[in-house]
Amino acid sequence: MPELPEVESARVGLHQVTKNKLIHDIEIYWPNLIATELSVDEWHNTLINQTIHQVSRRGKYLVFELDTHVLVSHLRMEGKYFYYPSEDIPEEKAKHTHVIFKFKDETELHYHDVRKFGRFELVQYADVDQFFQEKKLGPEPTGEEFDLDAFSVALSKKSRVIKTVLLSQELVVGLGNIYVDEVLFDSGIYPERLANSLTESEVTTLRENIIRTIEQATELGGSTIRTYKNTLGESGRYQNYIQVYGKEGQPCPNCGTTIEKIKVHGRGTHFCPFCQPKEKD
DNA sequence: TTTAATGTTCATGA
DNA sequence: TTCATGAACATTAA
Repeated sequence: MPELPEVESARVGLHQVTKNKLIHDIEIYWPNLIATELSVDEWHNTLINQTIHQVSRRGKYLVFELDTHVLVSHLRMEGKYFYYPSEDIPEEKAKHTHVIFKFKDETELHYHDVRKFGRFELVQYADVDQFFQEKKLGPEPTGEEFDLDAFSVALSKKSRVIKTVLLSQELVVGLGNIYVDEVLFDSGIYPERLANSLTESEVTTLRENIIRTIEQATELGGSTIRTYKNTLGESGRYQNYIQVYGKEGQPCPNCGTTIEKIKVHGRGTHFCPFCQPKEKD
């Protein structure tokens, strides 16, 4: 379920439901999800008897703040969490539930991931900043943190196509394949334009559209496309506002031209050939 | 049977 | 160094 609005929606639910919970036990059914220098046993033993004080987020990474460490969870393509009160725990775990957190109050948090691409890491508090620096994460897509001049300068140094740059999380975090197509459409920018070819006014518009789109989608609980549901089993509502993603063959909402689909950076890419011209005149 | 899917990371070669 | 491409991870569904 993974772009920033969906991760943020998950975070809110997780925070509500796991705050102040003491981890009593963890069942791990697919150890490859645990990406750490620690052995899976050490990872497990470190977490036991720690309390979740807060669930925060950096980019698309969920951060469970424990006593001595933070548990970092990335959902990648299909990861999701389901919370069960003690009276409502399923008799048999779902087929794709790969990690179960059992809390002292007998409630449970199940990590579910059809493709098993998600990852858990464990970081000491002192190393958290360095951990995220190594991931090369850009600023959060908010008006306060996402600086226009810095964005503009960084783009001018990139000779890669703009969609690839935005997906890299290096200049700004949070965009994935859906929202990047939406934001480029809103900005009238062809996805294969080189980043350093954007004009000042295009960069300004692009930044504003990134901030606005992520904010609106977050307020609506993200988008439910394919399978996404948040921790409380709720669907997002932003999919009703999507303009080009998955709309190939349909008319552009602005001009009626047929939306096309191409491949960029190995990802399906949707755009309007009229509103997002390859060459500017 | 083949392909593509809301992501990240690594290897290879230009 | 930078960038493009492809692969890997793994499963499902069209």
